Amino acid sequence: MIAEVIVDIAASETDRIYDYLCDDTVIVGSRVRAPFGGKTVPGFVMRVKETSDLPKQRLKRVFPCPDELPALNSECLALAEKLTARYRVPKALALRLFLPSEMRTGKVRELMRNYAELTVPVSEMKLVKSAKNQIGVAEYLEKNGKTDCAYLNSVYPAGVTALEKKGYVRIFKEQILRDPYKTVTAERVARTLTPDQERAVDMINTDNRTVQLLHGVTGSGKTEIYLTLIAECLAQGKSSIFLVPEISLTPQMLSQLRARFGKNAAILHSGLSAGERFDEWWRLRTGEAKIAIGARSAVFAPLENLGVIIIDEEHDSSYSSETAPRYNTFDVALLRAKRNGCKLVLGSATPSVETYKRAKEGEFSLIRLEKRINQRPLPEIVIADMRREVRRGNNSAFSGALKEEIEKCLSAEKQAILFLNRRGYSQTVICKECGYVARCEACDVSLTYHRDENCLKCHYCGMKYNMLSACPDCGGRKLSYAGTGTQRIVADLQKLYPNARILRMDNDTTSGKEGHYKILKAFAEKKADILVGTQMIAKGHDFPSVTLVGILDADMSLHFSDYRSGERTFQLLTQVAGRSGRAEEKGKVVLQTFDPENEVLRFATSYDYEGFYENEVSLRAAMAFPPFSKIVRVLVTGEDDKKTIEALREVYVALEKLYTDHPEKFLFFNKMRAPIKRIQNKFRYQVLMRLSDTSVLPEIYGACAEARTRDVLVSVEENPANLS
DNA sequence: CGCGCGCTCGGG
DNA sequence: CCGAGCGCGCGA
Repeated sequence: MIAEVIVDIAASETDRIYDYLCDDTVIVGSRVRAPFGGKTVPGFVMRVKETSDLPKQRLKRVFPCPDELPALNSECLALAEKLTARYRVPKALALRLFLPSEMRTGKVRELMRNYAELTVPVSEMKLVKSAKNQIGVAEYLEKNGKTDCAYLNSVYPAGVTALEKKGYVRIFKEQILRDPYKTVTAERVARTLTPDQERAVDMINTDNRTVQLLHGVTGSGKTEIYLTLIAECLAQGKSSIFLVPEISLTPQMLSQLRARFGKNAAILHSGLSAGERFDEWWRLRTGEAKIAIGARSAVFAPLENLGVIIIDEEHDSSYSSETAPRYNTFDVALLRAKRNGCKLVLGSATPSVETYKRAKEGEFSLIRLEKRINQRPLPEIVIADMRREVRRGNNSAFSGALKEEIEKCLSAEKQAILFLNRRGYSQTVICKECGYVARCEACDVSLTYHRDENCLKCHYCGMKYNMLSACPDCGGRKLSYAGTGTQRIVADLQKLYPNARILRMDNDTTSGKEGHYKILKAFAEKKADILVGTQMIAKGHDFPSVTLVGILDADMSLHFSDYRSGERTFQLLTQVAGRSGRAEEKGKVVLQTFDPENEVLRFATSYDYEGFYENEVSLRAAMAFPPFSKIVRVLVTGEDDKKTIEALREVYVALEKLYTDHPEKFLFFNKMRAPIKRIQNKFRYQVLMRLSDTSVLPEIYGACAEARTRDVLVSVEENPANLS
């Protein structure tokens, strides 16, 4: 027999079918090891056939991998095919998405454990009375059946081996599955659905459209709807995929799922150890677990017979992949949903403009949950006009209104969260004499001062530099710190409130596997009064005694030169505001801005999503921005400036031809340096396009695949989340 | 005249 | 991607 094999090498040059000899037991989708160019590489069997076009003596033989099941089922193969066509990536790269990385590297294997069981009843054993451990083991085994040797040895040292020597017990190896979160225990709370929730479940089940958008304010009980849908699928023997933006930030979601579905739920995310991830994946592949929970990569979970796919916080930017293949989670989920004939449920309190538009136009079903489950009002948001503060001579980061609220909060022994989306102490260090700004040597950005480590850090490549004592240009000693970061907020707060206990949560304080969790846990246990943090505190944590949220600089994301800055600001503010007043106490939000008349901020303060959407969508229509067009960026990066420009030229020529051939499909077309000209020593250039008609996309991907070389990367981004 | 590195090519 | 094969540049 002949196997058509894709070798697992991520290069376009080797991205084709190679024929190998194989025996007739080889299955399509299974992994093999293939002799290739002097060494043996992993590969995947795409098809098997009787004959090859090549003479037999030129064929080599593959070694099958002894997996119980082929690693890839037919749906994976079909999906990989579509992804390679859509994103023009090598097949090997697309296939890799479906496997845990542990399976490819082969470093992790099944975990085997020694078990013991009796071969002879205790009554027939001849044991001396003093052999307490042997008797203990024998009695334990008779009572409990096969048992882990490690346990027996810990209680009755050496008992098992002695019994084995006598032939009374048999020791054998068996695979055990590692169980992440076995320590996570939560009482299963029997909850009945509210009428609104029941109606939503009903609508999802009866509507015949594939995509269902669940638009519900914070606390309207979307999670319970998801869990009900998953439970219904499970009852019908169907499987489910449940996607969340950042699973490491939502341990309480995991415990809920574990409590409700036990071993039927498998968790896939980067926080697991390699072995755990492998085992969780394997439980899904064998069908032992039927529910996959995880971040975007879990959309590739090896499940068959899907009953529902859920994407929670649909608007979250983490659903677009940052590395090749830059797939969009929604697109992949939709392909799978259609193939399995199941529903794709999107949930959000602040849906993306694109999704909401499609729902309003009837392409997706739109289900609204307007009431909060506990009937509690959303926290009141008050705007603090920072221009007035400056006029009054207050140049600190805190408005009078915010200080007043913090004091109230502290004296009432409640908790406060202050949000500032910038880490470090100060954004930049500037010489007051000559205007010199400290910059990274490898990137074209200014360095951020970190006071706790007394160093300058580059937030793009992570490089650390010693703090300057004088200006390297003019020798001046007057250095000023411009642009406040979280570290400075903590320092200033501590000065204002010497007795307050303050915690900081940002990229610098959350190192390690459980970094996030530790800080959140400390705060939840009221070991601090104020939590200062970046973006990452905005996600769905539940702190009942938080009654105040301060948004220190609401303008920061607003004035980004990006068509989505309004949308992102609205989403962020709504999310942050939702952290306040989760329990009985009414919450308050102070939003500080230099632009209090701004429409986006106005809509956010009144929780008016509909108003925000109408305003935003008419702006986008007027400007012909997405969803009324598609922005495509071709990014060309390389360490060698000359070679990078050469590749840019090549791709530009090809794209320009496309543009002159179909000018009506382009709203904008130009090449330029990227806003950040260099990151990690790589020069960056781009071709920016705005398309009114996406039929030229395949050609764009094609041109980029052509222009790619050994040392120049050419990537395509569709509606990129950031344009740095 | 020798090998050292840089580019090109092929791998079943 | 990675190694083999080969071409041209410098050093005793």
